[in-house]
Amino acid sequence: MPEDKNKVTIYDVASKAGVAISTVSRVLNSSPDVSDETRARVKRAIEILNFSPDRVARSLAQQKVQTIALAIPTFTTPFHNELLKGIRNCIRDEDIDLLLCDLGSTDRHVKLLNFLHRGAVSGLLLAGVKVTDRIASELKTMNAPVVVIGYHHPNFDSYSWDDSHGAGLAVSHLIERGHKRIGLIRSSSQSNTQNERIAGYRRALEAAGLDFDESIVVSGETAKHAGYSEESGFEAMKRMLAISPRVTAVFASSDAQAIGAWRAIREEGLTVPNDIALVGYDDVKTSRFIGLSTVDQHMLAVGEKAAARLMQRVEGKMNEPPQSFLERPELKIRNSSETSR
Amino acid sequence: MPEDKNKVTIYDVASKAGVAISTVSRVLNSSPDVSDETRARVKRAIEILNFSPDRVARSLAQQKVQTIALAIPTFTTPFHNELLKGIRNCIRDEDIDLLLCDLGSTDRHVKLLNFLHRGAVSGLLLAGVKVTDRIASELKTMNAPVVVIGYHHPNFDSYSWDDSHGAGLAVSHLIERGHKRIGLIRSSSQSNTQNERIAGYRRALEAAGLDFDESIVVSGETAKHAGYSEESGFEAMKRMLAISPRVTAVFASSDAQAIGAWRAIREEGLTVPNDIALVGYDDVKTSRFIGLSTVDQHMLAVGEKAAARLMQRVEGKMNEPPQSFLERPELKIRNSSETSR
DNA sequence: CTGTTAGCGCGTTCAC
DNA sequence: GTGAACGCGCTAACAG
Repeated sequence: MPEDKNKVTIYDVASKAGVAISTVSRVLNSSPDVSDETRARVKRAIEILNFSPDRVARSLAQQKVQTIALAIPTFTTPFHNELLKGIRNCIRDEDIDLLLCDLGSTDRHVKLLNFLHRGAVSGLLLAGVKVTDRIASELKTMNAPVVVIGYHHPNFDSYSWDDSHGAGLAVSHLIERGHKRIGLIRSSSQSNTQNERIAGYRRALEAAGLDFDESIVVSGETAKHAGYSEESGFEAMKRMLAISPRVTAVFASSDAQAIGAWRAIREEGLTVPNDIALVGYDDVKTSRFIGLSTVDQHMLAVGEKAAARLMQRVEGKMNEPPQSFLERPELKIRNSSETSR
Repeated sequence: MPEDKNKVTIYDVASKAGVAISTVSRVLNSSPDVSDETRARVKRAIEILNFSPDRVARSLAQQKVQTIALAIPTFTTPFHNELLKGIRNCIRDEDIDLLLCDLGSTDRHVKLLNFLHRGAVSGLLLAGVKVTDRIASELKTMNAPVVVIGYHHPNFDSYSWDDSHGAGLAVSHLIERGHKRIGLIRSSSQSNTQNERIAGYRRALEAAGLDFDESIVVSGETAKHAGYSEESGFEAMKRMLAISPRVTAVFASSDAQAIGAWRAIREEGLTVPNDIALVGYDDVKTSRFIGLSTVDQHMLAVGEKAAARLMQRVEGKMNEPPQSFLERPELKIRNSSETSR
């Protein structure tokens, strides 16, 4: 193990500057109660010795750490990446570190609980995890502010998005373009998110006087990523085409699904968007290549806002009751002609 | 600020269990020198009080933290994402946290130095940053193990990749497919990486008896990302086509550049890969959509290896002198007919 | 096996 | 304005 030899402490600085450690501490924390001359001397000593306060010791003494954490099931999708970027933007100029807690796709509750138990952060951003009662209570005992992302909970600040609205946008767009039979690729599992999207889809159809046809609401078998995966999208699209070749447009519930669907469509000798228009959820980097309109969730903005709010809480500059913010996705139309019928 | 009231400490546990704090500490650290009966009593007390040791205090006492950091200019590209995934894989089951230090695209040295100065990690993965003497010396004084990724330095373990070899693979592949005039899109700035790639490109050409024609080695003007950006690729490709319309294949130095080049090619009414075959560096998610072979650097594997080595160092299980590992990129051919002439 | 005690490096009263 | 002493929560010898 790396043995810390001759580590320079405030004592060294103090003796070098000919003052007491408390004085050093004062200049460290830029207290006004130090004469300019003394301050200068201390600063020079610090400079010379190349001293910098031990973060751990400081944290212990102050009883607070300069670290916030992001706990998230996975950070490898463009989706979560944007979130990260937003958070980074928010803390980039503060003297704050970001701890990444990868919850993993399995036993995420266990991992989260472990992480919380270690408790070495002054604030937590919890993204993509449903806040169960169990978690909520554990979150409270850790007595540090928490901002939840992607889910709702009355006890915490939260930023989530209106999936129903997003799905509605996508479907309405397709309807406006003249499509009558619009399929939906869903996740294989039940979830609030998924239910909301289906609700939005259904509402948009019905508002336009179109039938809601359950036979073209399909999901893939592949369980990976709860059915939001590319494979799943591929399977779902294949199935949909087999069931109902008359589908002219499809709304996919995730970027990955959309990509999978695109592959399936191509494999059948059809093209996107000429034969089948496709709209995907989430911001898809590849969308421009495959002629895909997307429902964009502005995760970067969400990350920024959530982190900003957390910082406020951490700094005690905010004591409002917990609040829920519902972000509205927007439709990003690559090329309107591309989705026209 | 979140005031820690009635925080439960080992003292509470000790008195509750009727033992001394050292005994509690022992069971906390699973020392064998505790009778089963006492251990059980203590554990129960811990359970009841829902106690968990303060990480900060523990770190102070042990003089070591359970945290490693990844310092990186940006973590928002698929490239760095893979790296992150690899690191995550390595530490996921350890009781170790990962601190993310975003160096930003500007003044990254300052940021890194600041971060190091805060010094609250037991190990550092430094990726995508050239290790200058200044940094090297700062790195040493922080007396924690460091593994450098993407660059070389005699004083540190490092994982980098053979860019010359990678470029050679790409170009040789194109040559084998019958291409005679193969352009290169380079970065606008000089760098080891870039020089290596040009060297590999040149060597492959010359080995095949083809001329090295400097007029089709171009870069964009756009300075963003040192010229590795999409815009830059776009500009470079436009320029190349203007200069030498006879180019039938192009090797781009980054994924972004390749995408930009693809756009430029399309805009000229040409297609990839029919009119112009394209090979890009880095694993490109979009490659399959735009018919692009890629030189793949296996960043996931690099991340895993680097993190594993760092952990070994941190745990003191490894005292070998610093070693440099040179990874060999591989060519990922999407469809060999696609790049044929 | 268990309890006592001295730090870890710094912040923070208090007297001076 | 400055300095000595104590405390943060825990670990690590050293006694017993």
